[in-house]
Parts: sequence; C-alpha cells; structure tokens
Amino acid sequence: MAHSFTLVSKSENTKARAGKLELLHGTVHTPIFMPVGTLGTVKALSPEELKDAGAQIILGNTYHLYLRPGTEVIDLFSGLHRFMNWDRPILTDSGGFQVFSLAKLTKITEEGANFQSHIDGSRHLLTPEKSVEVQICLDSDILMCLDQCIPYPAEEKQAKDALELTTRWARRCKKTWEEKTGRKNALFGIVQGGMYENLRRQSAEQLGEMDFPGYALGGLSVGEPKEMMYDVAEYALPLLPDDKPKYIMGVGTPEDLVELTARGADMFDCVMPSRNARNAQLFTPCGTLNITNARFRSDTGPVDSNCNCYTCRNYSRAYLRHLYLSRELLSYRLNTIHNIHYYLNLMKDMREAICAGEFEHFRKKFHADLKEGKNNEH
RNA sequence: GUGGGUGUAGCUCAGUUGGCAGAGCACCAGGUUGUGGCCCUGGGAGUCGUGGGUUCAAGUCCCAUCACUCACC
Repeated sequence: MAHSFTLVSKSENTKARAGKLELLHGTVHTPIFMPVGTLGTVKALSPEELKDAGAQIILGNTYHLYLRPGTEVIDLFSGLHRFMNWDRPILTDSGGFQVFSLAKLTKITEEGANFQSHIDGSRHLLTPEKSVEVQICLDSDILMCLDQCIPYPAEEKQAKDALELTTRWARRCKKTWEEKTGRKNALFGIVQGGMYENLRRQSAEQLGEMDFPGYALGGLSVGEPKEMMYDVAEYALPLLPDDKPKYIMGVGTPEDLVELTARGADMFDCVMPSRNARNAQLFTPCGTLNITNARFRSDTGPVDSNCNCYTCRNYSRAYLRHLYLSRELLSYRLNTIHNIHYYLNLMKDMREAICAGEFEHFRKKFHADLKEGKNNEH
C-alpha cells in the first residue's frame, strides 16, 4: 500500500500523539497543520515559500478546481501536483462543505448535491462518485469522502439524517476509490452528527466498519461555542481507531490547535492564518496583533523578535503597516509567510514536545505566554 | 468689468415648508475557523467660507464681503 500511519510517541497525561503518515508524495509528521490552497495555490505564496515556512502537506478544493479550471485542464498535467508545481502531499476536500457554505440553491438528494455555481450560476450535480473521480483526477494523496455538513444549531433529526446520508455516501465513495485507484491514494471518512454525542458515536461506528485509511471530524467550527467544539472533540476523537490519523476539519485558532492536539487530533486545516494575513492580523506567541494599529507606525522591530521567518528576519512592523495601508501586494505575501510559518512552527514545537514527553509543560507555557501577552498588549 | 454657479467632517457630497449636523470613502479600534484579496461591528471627527440682520429658533431667509469657478466683454 502506498500509504500508512505509524504512531511515534504518545503524551502520558493527555491524548496528544506524534505520528508518521506515509503518502504517495512523501511523509507527513503529525500533528500537522495543512495550509489551505483552495484554488491550487496557497494565496500569495509560491511553493518555495511554502516549503521555507515548513509546509509538509497542503489542502486543495474539489469544488473550486472542478468549477475552474476543470478536470480537462488538470488532466493535461496528470494531476494537481504538476499543475501547481507542488511535489509534496496534497489533501483535497470533497466539496461537501463548499456546497454547504458557498453554493446557492443547493438541493441535497440521495443521489448527491445539486448546486448552483457561485462563479457563473451554472447547475451541477456532485455525487459521491463524481467527487472521488475529480479527486482522483487531481491525484490527491488524501481524498475526502463527500459529506453533508449541517449548520449550527441543528435539530437532532436533521443531524441524524445528514450523518446517515453521509454514511451511505461514504460507501459509494469507497467503492469508487477502490475500483479506480486500487487504494493507491488514501481516502478518509468524515464523521458527522452535529453536537450530539450519540450521533457522533453512530457515525464513527458506521464509518469505522468501512476501515478507511484515516478519519475526520466534520461539521465543527460552524458557529458553535468554542467549549462545545472542544467537548465534541473530547468525546468523538476516542471513537475513531487509534491506529489511523484523526483530522479535524476547518480548525482553528492557535489555541484550538493546542487544545485539540491535547485531545488526540493529528491533522488540521484552516483558512485563518492565510486569510487573516491578508486582513492585517498577525499571529505571535503573545496573541494576535493588528498591523494597521497606529502604535506600529514608527515601530522598527519585527512582528515577533523570536520568530525566524523570512518576514521577521527582514522587515519591521512599521514597514508591514505601511505596506498594508498602501494595499501593496507584498503586504499579502510577507504577512502570509509569517502566519503560515507561525502555525507550522507551533505544530513542530508540539510534535517535539510530545516526542520529548513534555507536551503538558508545553501546553501550560503556551497558555501562560498567551495570557501574559494579552495583559501586556505587546 | 458684467452675469451665473459653488463654498457643510481629511476627501466627495446630501441636508425637505426654518426645528438636535448627515452619508460614502478615509482614519481609529474590534471581529474573522474544510477561503470570493472579502465581509461584519463599533468609534472619533465639522466656528456649515466670513461678518451682520430677520426670527422663540438660521446650514436653510435677507444684506454685505471673501475665495474658487464658468460664460460674456
């Protein structure tokens, strides 16, 4: 098999774990954060800059790439890797969440998701088979099953119906994946069930029987309170097989990454570091800072004096503020380099702490630094 | 020189029969969780060109004046 997951180390008093995920295009050391490259690019960054920031694997989107440029174009390059010049692993989202969050006039049926494109209004039917076929065309290292994501709050009946449909769709995804790839690429199942423990259990059991190479928790970070998200992760992550990678989709803040790693999550993705970089918010161990703040006007120091990213090694807060206020393109690039570096470095620190048996200490220090930073307001 | 137009927030401009001074942008401060380089929330900010007059009350009506601008001499 072209993919495997090996546990390397486990934290003693938390559920945090470090692992090694072998994939078609290389090895990923977990816990890991995957920068989001929706349209075949992590916005503002070249693949070289991504690698410099420490990216081991990135995320692409079936929904977006299917609509534009379309599979005919990707086929010319035998997949997304060569199209975008990225030779490390890629995970692709199935399109389920995008149909939920972006498309208009969506109609979910047993067959699939009938939706209207957010680009040109054209209608499309995304079936589980179609989603997997597109992801095979992209030659993703990790394919995700098509799932139905529901809003928060949702009635139990709605959550139950959605998870059961997600299970039936997962069977169809698995069948297509086995027939068309011979299990060469990895396919992950997605646990749904809203904020209901019994439903999460039902979903995890049904998907667990299908023996996927990995599992994800979907339907989180859709507007629920933070504590609720932690609670769901707390009871749902142990429901997933421990010998498989566990991925929490669409999460989160640096604090979320630490807290969810402590609860046993191995993989994350989130638009936050890249989108917020383009919106002037920069991450540091002492909390976020808004580079537009007037107090940085004459600040000759770097964003974070302990950060060794390209941006912090070469540019001042005053310059980054100026670039942002001037709407200069370099602003997006330098800010994104820093935020992605910060996120990936945080994951690396956690990994090393787990392997050194010091994760609890790391976690305490992380929260203390954050609290102190907020008190000092940088 | 003659006739007309315009002067209100940093900018562009609304402002009703005279009744608490407004908007957009900009600026300032928050937010942003499987991405539309967006979007959302809040805030500070004005001697209404200037000086008189009428009126209980004037950005608004009257007189004078200044600046800018257009047309014609």
